[in-house]
Amino acid sequence: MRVRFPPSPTGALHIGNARTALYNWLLARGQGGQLVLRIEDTDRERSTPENVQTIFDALEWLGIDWDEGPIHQSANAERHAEVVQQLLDEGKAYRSTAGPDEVKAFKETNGNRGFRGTEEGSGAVRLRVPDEGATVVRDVIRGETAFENALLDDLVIARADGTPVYHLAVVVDDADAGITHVVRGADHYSNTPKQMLIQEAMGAPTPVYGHLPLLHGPDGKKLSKRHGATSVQDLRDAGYLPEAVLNYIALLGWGYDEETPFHSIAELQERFRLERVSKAPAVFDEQKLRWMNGRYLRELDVDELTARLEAYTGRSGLRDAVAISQDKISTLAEFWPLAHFFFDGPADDAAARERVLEAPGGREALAGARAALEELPEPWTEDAVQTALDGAAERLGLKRKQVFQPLRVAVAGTTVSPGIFETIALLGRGETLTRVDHALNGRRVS
RNA sequence: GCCCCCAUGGUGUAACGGUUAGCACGCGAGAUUUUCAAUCUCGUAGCGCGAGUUCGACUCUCGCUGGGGGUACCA
Repeated sequence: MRVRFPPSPTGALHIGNARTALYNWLLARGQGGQLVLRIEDTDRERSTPENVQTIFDALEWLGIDWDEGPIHQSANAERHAEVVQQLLDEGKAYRSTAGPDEVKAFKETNGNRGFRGTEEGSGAVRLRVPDEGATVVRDVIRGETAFENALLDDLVIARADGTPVYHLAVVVDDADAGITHVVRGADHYSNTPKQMLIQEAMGAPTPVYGHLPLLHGPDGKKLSKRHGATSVQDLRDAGYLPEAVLNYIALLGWGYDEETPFHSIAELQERFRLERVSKAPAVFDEQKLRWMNGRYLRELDVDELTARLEAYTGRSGLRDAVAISQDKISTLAEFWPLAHFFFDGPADDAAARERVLEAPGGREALAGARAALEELPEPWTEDAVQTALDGAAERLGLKRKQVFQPLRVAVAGTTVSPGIFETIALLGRGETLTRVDHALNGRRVS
């Protein structure tokens, strides 16, 4: 089995392309096949080396590798021209100057039948399509569909300037690379009979086809920029973990059984079956990805998560803060907003201060907490802090929450933080008291 | 216009000629609780419509509707 994956270098790896890549990869890896990477880079505008590199980066981030390639479509121009010439010589193709207008006119006078031109000796090269019979596409996912040849146009396989069009190029490249399985987006489904006709003309075997359902946004329309994250790069920047993204994307159009949503990479490779891929378009749901990401993130050990967060934020020395924040975040992006106050000092949230600190009894509670903490003998541990703060609440005759929230706002500057005991323990006595004093004095000054 | 494909709750899916139509996300409620989360429990919501076929259709057939794709000297 030889499978190939054809990304277009558009500057980002679209989630739909990532899924196509993933399914091809799972197919090859799960069945001991070879994966060939082919780059559709005939569009000079988009196919810059940077854009190609972007594809590589995204695939690497996801952990998707390949055995051969990349084959650059544009690098095979000579071979493509050779095939075109051969088809011409064999009379299976002809040159015609007919353009869209002629094609349209032909259809109007011929009851919508496919365009048939005549040899003119110049112009674009068109493949002769039979008038009889049908080309039947056998698709692992969609079953069989017969396309009547009479309805298909004599398709252009090379432009007047001799450059090949995509349909010819892929077919030639795939045939030369010995590709046996073509798994791609359903947007190519209707083009398949055309490509099969080219294969037939050049005597190449027909590969096994599998057309994946397209990906839609929440509004049911094709997934696009306005839906938010649409590329693997977007997801990485948003703080998602590659293993979660991979797992989630695998589930977009494919399900293993009635319950299992979590699959390791090895399990995916073993369990994935092209035949089980859904025929209906799937909607990319970031909420579910987020949930899944949280599950993966919480299962990481602290050192690993710290390493990822330090890479993500570009900071170091995060481990202690990470340890007490892990349960509260679902993406890497959520860490810094939650824990920056450890490093930056209290956040500047005037509303929170007003609401908690200046509420009736707020300052008294904070003063009480301060006293308890100041008296706390060494060692300054989480348990010791808890004992001291519980004691303070009891002494003041207040609910624990009434004491903890003012303290939280004093040290963190906001009402949301990791657990208060962990937070105070990590901050240390000196820093804690400094921040508390600052909060208590702030009012008097103004 | 023509050709083709698709259709289970808001979302991703499972099952199938006979089940109370399952699981997960989301959402709601409760438990827990120092905030926010996390966690646990319970709940919410679905077979697009209409004809057939059949003892029996979500499941098979046809039509309709809706959605999508293709129809380039784009890829």
